[in-house]
Amino acid sequence: MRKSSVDINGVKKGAWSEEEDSKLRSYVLRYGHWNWRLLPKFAGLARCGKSCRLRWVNYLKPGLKRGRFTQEEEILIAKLHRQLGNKWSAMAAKIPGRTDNEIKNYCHTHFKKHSKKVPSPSQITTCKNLESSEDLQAPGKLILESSETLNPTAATCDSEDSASSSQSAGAEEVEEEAVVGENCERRIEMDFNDGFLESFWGQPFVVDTSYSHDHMTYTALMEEEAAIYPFT
DNA sequence: AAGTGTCTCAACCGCCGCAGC
DNA sequence: TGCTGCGGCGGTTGAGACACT
Repeated sequence: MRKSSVDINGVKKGAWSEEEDSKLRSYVLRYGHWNWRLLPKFAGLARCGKSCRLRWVNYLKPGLKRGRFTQEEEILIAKLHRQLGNKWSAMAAKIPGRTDNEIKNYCHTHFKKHSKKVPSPSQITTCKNLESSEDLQAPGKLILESSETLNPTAATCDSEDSASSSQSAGAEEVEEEAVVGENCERRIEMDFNDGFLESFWGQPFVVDTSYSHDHMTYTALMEEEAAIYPFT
């Protein structure tokens, strides 16, 4: 949270007070946000329009959820990120009650957390797609193989407890198995590693056109996820 | 108990696209 | 057709909370 301050134009910045929240909320609920630039003047706020808009969209708007993301939401975010890239607002539109800012923060947090495991370029490995037929024949196992041509961030698929030793791979092919745990958290971790971070780094990314955004509602997305992640 | 590192959340900044003129 | 103002978006940063040593 930033400390409140007033700039040379008398525009207040930083953390919002209860009184300011109250003023903004009551004004927008009553009159709507017909013009964000003029709104603060009419609402009696010493803020810039952008600040008011951001406060409303990210905090005061009715229907917003607070607190941590649920497992379902985390899975959905991972999936949407693979499809949409860093289009936080588009992602937020498909997750009821969540703002682009929240999703962005969440993704950045996970990116930072996972990026610590990125090996040197000579140690690049990648994850084979879990949905491949081979993997389907061996459920619960994640095969890692070396490749110098692939995105290094994909190597974060080696989870902290099992596959870090795969980083010693040189030119010759190395295969290792990382046992995938049964718990949800681990699966979510896998989901982030297997594609999420890859797309995070690889902007611009290729959108999966086999997927129809227009008709994909939150429910439908979750149903689709349930087929892939039947653990819920 | 104190110091340090990490996480989380909220807010700001700058850029871009679009509509109106 | 170019200019301007506005809203919206994504990236970044600041600071408190929390965990760890």
